[in-house]
This record gives sequence, C-alpha cells and structure tokens, in this order.
Amino acid sequence: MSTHVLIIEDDPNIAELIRLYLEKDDFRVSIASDGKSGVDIFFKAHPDIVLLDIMLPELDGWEVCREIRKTDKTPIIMLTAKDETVDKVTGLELGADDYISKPFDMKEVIARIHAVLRRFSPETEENASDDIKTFDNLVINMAAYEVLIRGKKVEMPPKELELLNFLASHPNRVFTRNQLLDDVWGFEYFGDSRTVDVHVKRLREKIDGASDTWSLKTVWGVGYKFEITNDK
Amino acid sequence: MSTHVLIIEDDPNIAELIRLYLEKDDFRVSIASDGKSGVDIFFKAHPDIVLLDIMLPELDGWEVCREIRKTDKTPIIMLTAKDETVDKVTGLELGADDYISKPFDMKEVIARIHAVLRRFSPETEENASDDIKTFDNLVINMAAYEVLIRGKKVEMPPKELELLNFLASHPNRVFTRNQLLDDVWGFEYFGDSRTVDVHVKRLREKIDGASDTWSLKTVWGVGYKFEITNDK
DNA sequence: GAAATGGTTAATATTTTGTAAAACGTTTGC
DNA sequence: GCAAACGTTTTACAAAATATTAACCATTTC
Repeated sequence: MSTHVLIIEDDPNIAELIRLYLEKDDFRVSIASDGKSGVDIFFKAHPDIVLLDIMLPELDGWEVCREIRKTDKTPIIMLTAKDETVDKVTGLELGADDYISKPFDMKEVIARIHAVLRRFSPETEENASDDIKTFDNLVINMAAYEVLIRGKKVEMPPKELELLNFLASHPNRVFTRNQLLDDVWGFEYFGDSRTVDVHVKRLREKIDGASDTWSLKTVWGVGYKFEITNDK
Repeated sequence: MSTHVLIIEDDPNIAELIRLYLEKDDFRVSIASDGKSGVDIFFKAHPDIVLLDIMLPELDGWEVCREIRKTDKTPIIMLTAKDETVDKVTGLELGADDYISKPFDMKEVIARIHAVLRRFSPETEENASDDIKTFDNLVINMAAYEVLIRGKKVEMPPKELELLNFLASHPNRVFTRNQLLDDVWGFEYFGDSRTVDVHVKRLREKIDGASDTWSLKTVWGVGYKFEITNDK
C-alpha cells in the first residue's frame, strides 16, 4: 500500500495543487482545510506524513503540531508563507521535521517528502516492504513483486502478496482480521472480515508445505500469524 | 545531455580556471560565488555534482553542504585551502563525498569528479542512460539511439526506446505507470496512465520473443518490469 | 503534404477480489 | 459424550478492477 499524506492547508488551490502532484506519484492524499479537522483526520487516518500550513483557521499550524506531537511522532513538514518569519527554534521544540517556504517548487516538495520519509525509514513498517525478505525456501521480493518457493517463482495477485508480505514482516505476531483489513487493505476499507479468510486460503494453496520452519497459522478465535519455528 | 557541475567558489580566478578545464571535457558548468547563491542555484539547476569551497562568504561550505544534504544526495566534493585543517569527521557527517586540497592539479580534479560520479552511477538514473546495455539478443545503445535484436537493427521511436532503456536499466524492478510517466516522460508531464500501456504494447511488438532470458512483464495491479531470468 | 510519432479513447478480454453459503471443526456447557 | 454455538475452511459465483488491443486524431518530422 502506498504512502498516505495528510495535507492541512486552508487554501484549496494550494492543497489541490499538491494533491495533484502527490497522487501522480502514487501517494494517497487526504486534505483538511482547518486545524481542528486536521487533527481529527490525523488521528482517524494515521497518515505516514503530514504537510502542515502554519496560517490556519480554528487552530494554527503550531497548535496542530503540538497536538499531534503529544502522542505521535509521525513526520511533519511545515509549509510557511513567503514572508513569514519562521521561528525555527519554536518549530524544532514543537517537533516539526522540515520546512518549505511558499511559493514552492513541487519537485522540491516531493523531494523533501521522500527525504523525510527516508530519514524515518528505520521506524516505519512501510519501508521494510522494499527489502527482499528471505526465509527457508521462501523469498519475498517486493521490489520485483514476486515470490519464490523453493527457488521457483509463484504467480500471486497483489492482495495475496501484500498480505503475505505484511504477515511475514511481523513473524510470530497474531493479527485479527480487522487489523489485517486496516493494514493491508487500508483504514478506509469497509469490508467483510471473511474476506481475509478467503485470501489466507488462496495464499495457503500456494505456499503451504514449502518448509517446516515457517507456516501461516490460524490462531483460533483471534486471527492469523506467520509463524517461524527456529529450532534447528 | 552532458554532466552538469556546480562550482561554489568565491575566488573568480579559481572558479574560471576550473570552468575552463571542465568545459573542455564537455561538462556543463555553473558558478556561484557565495554560499547563499550556491544553495539557490543548486535547487534551481539540480546539477549532477557540486564542487564546494569551504571558505565562503554568506554561508560557509559546511553550511551549504548541510543545506543540500537535507533533501538531496547529489555528490559533493569539498575544496579545502592549503593549510586548512579539514575536519573529515564533520565532513563525513555532513555527507561530503571527497576532498581536494588547494592548490590542485586540474588533472586530478577531473579524475576525482569522474571517480565520484562513477561511484554514484549505480544510483543515478541519468548515468545509466549513457552507456550501451547488452542482454541476450538485445543491445540498447542510447548514444546512437538504436536497438539491436539478434544483432539486427530495429526501428524504434524515441519514447519507446526511452521506455525500454529505463526499464532495462533497472531489471527485475516493478514500476507503476505513474512512476514511468515521471521517469520517462518527465515530472511535469500529466497524462493518462493508459499511455504507458499503449507504449508497452508497441514495444512488445518489436522485442517480444527475442530471448527467453528476459521479457517485458506486466505485474498485475502494479505496473511493468523488465524481467531477467538467469538460470542458465 | 505524406509518413511517422505520440497520445487518447473506447471496446474487449482478462484477472482479481469480495461475498454468500455450505461444509467442516472446535469449543463449551450440560 | 452430545448437542448447540461458534469459528474456520472451502466452494462457487458475481462484481469490480485492470490490462490489452484497435482505432482515431493531433502533432511533428521529413
């Protein structure tokens, strides 16, 4: 799933312009037009990064930043008006991660977003999905979008692969069906949790029995996990 | 297009001297005479490499380096005055890639530039498009803008060739249609992503079946990749 | 101005995905 | 130990999403 950006900006023209470019780059975008709804949406949607205007109605950017930082360390990039004196000290204290001055070059905005995300990458799960994960008789290569079982390529549709990748990225941890719907399908997805079962079934058809050091296990009454048993 | 070098150096004699030699070697050259304008020009021009003096008015070399590294990993070579104690630790932290002490031998400067660029070449798209790429029954010669299939030249329009070249420069990696539009058509291009499909189709008509060690594959729900299967 | 190129649209074909329901297992309480 | 309740697996099917292709037009090139 792609990176989710929350734009908190009251000028709809600017917001839409940024959205346009971000969506073209496969980001998912949400927009809030005032500080209050920005905070609301933030805690509902849990975006991967926030673009935050300073001048905002209801609650200004600094307030929003402080509010978010009370409980969360999601990267925040501040958007500052042309002649606005940016008090970088205040900003740093409040925990903003970068600043971009209007009017901005969209190329730079994209570059900064990537830079900030990269800086945070050790902590974000998302980035982990870029590596190649290797288990006994199983290779998950998200860059190539392919899976090898006993060294042989196995055709696998996107959702199944993403599900496998997610579970395998958190070995031995149980996820409820709803957690999986949130994490693999996306927070805004409202679907039947049976859906997960069906995908697990389809996945199992392809990967089951490949190794006895790992397996996709059902935790009865709870959910599923990718279990690794390492007692060689 | 040739490699673009930005020289940030306040002594006009030195700057012009370097420019002279670089232009003789087919580099394009920009010069900034203080740190502040250096940073400005950098973000406007996006050079391929930066030669950066440490002693500078307005903003010293370290500051400039830090500013650039906030968002960008373009190679930077620091120019250090004769008796300047170079704090290599600081430099490394800030992300400089090499050091040259004044007074320098121009031959050495050129050599170092080439070396640093070579070191970076696997990561930069630009460099990849320069050489001749050879695969089984396929030669992509970007310098001559031509493609050989089984040794025979195949007529191919520029866009198709660029698309093929880009994909082949990153074998086994999936790109979404939007990424391809960005990387092949250019950042500012806003077009329908079906366009990519059509070009892929036209490309395939020309290259399909030429070899079974590589192919232009569709990754369903994601995008396309140039796949190499190396199990000879 | 004819041919080649690049881009768009629409139809057609294909694959994936979600859902409903039946079949199957496990737990629980008596 | 048995039956009801509940959770999971499986199957089948319809709906949705995506890819391919062909046809068309605008623009550029020769």
